[in-house]
Order: sequence, then C-alpha cells, then structure tokens
Amino acid sequence: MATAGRLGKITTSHGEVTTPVFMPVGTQATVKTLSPEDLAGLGAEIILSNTYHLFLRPGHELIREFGGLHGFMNWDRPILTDSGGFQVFSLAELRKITEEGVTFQSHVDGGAKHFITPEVAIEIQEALGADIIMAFDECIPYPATRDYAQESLERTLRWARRCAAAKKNTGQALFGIVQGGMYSDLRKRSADALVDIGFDGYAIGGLSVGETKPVMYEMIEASVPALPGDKPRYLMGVGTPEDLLEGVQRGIDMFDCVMPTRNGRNGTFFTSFGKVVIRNAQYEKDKLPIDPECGCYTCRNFSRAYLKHLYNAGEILALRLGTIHNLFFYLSLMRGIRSSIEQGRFTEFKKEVLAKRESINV
RNA sequence: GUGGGCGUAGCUCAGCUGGUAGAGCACAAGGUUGUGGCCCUUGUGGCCGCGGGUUCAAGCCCCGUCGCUCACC
Repeated sequence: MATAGRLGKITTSHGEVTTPVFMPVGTQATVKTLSPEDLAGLGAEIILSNTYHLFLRPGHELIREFGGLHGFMNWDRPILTDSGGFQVFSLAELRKITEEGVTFQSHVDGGAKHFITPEVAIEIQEALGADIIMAFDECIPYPATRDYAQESLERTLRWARRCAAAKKNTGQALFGIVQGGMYSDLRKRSADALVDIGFDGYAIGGLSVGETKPVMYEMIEASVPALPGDKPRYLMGVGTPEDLLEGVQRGIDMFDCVMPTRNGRNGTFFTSFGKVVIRNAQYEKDKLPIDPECGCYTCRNFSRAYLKHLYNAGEILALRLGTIHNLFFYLSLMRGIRSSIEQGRFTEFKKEVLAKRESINV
C-alpha cells in the first residue's frame, strides 16, 4: 500500500495532541480504576468521555458547575466527548429514532424517557466542556440493508448540519461522522457531504460492529480520500493493535477503543508476542511478568502467578494492574508508530510488530 | 430421650404418580472494538450418605444404620 501514515498535531486550549494517537475511554468521567495521575504517567495525551452517560448521571448542568469535565474529574489535558450516537446502536432496544432526534428509555433512572436531538447533544457537550465534541449520529447495526444504510446516513447528515448550526462560539472543535454502512459509495457520499458542511475534523463511525476486517479496511479506504488532508481523521471505537497499525497505514490519526481497558479488567492482556489470558491454568506458578519486554508498573513488579491469583480471587487490584498494563501497551505502540513515521520506516515497523505477534508462543 | 425434616457435582440446591440425573456458582478453554467491573459460547465434573429389601426397573417405595438440623421433654 502506498500510504504509510502521517504525523500531526492537534492544538487545544488544554494542550497539544500528537498524532497518530490512542484515546483511552473514560465514559463515566473516569478511565475505570485509574487516577488522572496514573493516566498522565502512562502517557495518555487525550481521553474520551460520553455525552449520553454523563447527561443521565450526574447531569451536564452539575458538571458545568464544577468547571466542566476538566474541573469535575481533575484532568487538565484534552478531552473528546462522544455524542451519544453509539448508544443509538448499543442501547437499540431502549430507543426510538425519528427525524427530530432519538428518544431513550433510561437504563439508570427507572425507565424515564429522554429526548436527545442534535441540538441537545451539542448543548450537553458545551456544558461538559470537552476540547473536541462530536456531531450526533446514528451508528447502524451490521448487517444493514443498503436502503436503511442510505436512509440513516442522509438523516445523520441532516443532523450534522443542525449540529454545526447549533454550535456556539465556545472554542471547542466539532467533528462530523462518516456513516454509510458497509457500502463504499455511501461512505464516499457521506464524507463528501460532511466536507461540504465543513468540520474541524472528521470521524469514521459505524465500523467494528461485526463485519470482517477486510470489509472494515475497505470502508476506511472508501472514506479517507474524500477527507481533507489538513484535518484530523478519527476512526471511532477501533480497535485491536493490528487495527491501529492498519488504520494508521490508511491515514487515520485518532483512535479510541474500550478493548485495552475492558480486557484489562477481565484478565486478557496485550503483549508484544500476542494475547495472554492470565486466568489460564498454565500461569499458576509462572514467575515471569506478563510481558518480559514491557516496562509498565505491573510488569516491573508482579508475576503472572500473582496476577492470576488476583483475578481468580476477584481482587480489585487485579483490574487496576491489568488496565495499567494494557494501556501502557497501547500507548507505547502509538509512540512506536509515531517515531517510526518520523524515521520514515513505518512500513517496516508494522511488519516487525505483526511478525513478532505471530512468531512466539507463550 | 421422643417426634419431624434433610443428606444428589467442589458449593447452594432442582428432580412431577418409580423408567440408570439437572441448574446456578466455582473450575477449564474461547470470545469481547465510540464500556454497566459486565456479558456470550463451549467443556470437565455425581456407584444420588452407607447396607439390605420390594420391583422387569429405585435418587424416588420399605427396613436398618450413620451424620446434620429443628421442635418438645
């Protein structure tokens, strides 16, 4: 493939972000188990939080009174908030879509109904005060018919225009979101129309919802060329370490994914030589760290045997140590990607990383 | 001591009028992609307390025995 990734810089009022970047997920105004100091120490440059979940609890007006998300959670680096579009997908059985917006039946306050429109999503995100906010979209399921994918993407485009119109002059960046299901021409149509509206950055949404990897890469390839070269490109909700490498190669600048944090809590670790499921019986007496080549706090201090014990016993420390390791792995991978691009050897770097993951069995 | 109840998978328990056993948890192996510390898939695992008896056939019925438990004395 001709492209080989690109280096970039996003400037916000809470500092600069160097891309390609991975954003740890902190849906409820916290990256589960970690303090802001932990996150900064791991090298996180920006984190992601969530409009819908914070709107439900504790409420955006309350967070506004505490100086927005930054003040509320005591994180002084950049924050990006997702608009709630993913919840249209993940909470499908609890919502109803109309042209005006989406009605959600709350899963936290006794089933009360909440009506989220593009304008409401922007208003909430302005109260939360994230540096980068997202247009309200619909992430559609897979598989989806071409008719539905088209109908949905056109509605998401109308919503995108309403978001752009509703946004006040807050100094926040607003990103549009490319949709279109698994149809290349719809992806291009979506990207072109968003660029016409004009956003500070562009996300590719609706991927990693069950399609195969070749299809996902094809959809990225159908979207990226239509996006302007001088704006950030954000692949939402993706992915595995391999996905990050494949994404960067195709011109993606930003990623977020719950995988390192969720898997960290569940005892599945990412390492330079592949996956380690720490609960497996084979680690019962293993004195090695998760990854002997890893420099994270967990690997510098604890054995696989101890970690397996903590997970089997359901101890809280297990979730924290696992999260630290996995995020360190992801953030290190991104540092490696950036430096390889700087040195003009991204393609070789990618090849080496992937080869190592396949060659060693532990 | 008398009367009742209960002994079934490592744990907590289902098992209809008899037809050679199930669930949840745990354990084991997968999965997890804009997060409910969840959840999903699959698998290992029981001479049904012990000994007799009735029956073509007993976890279920009968007798004995051991253990636990409740009530009364």
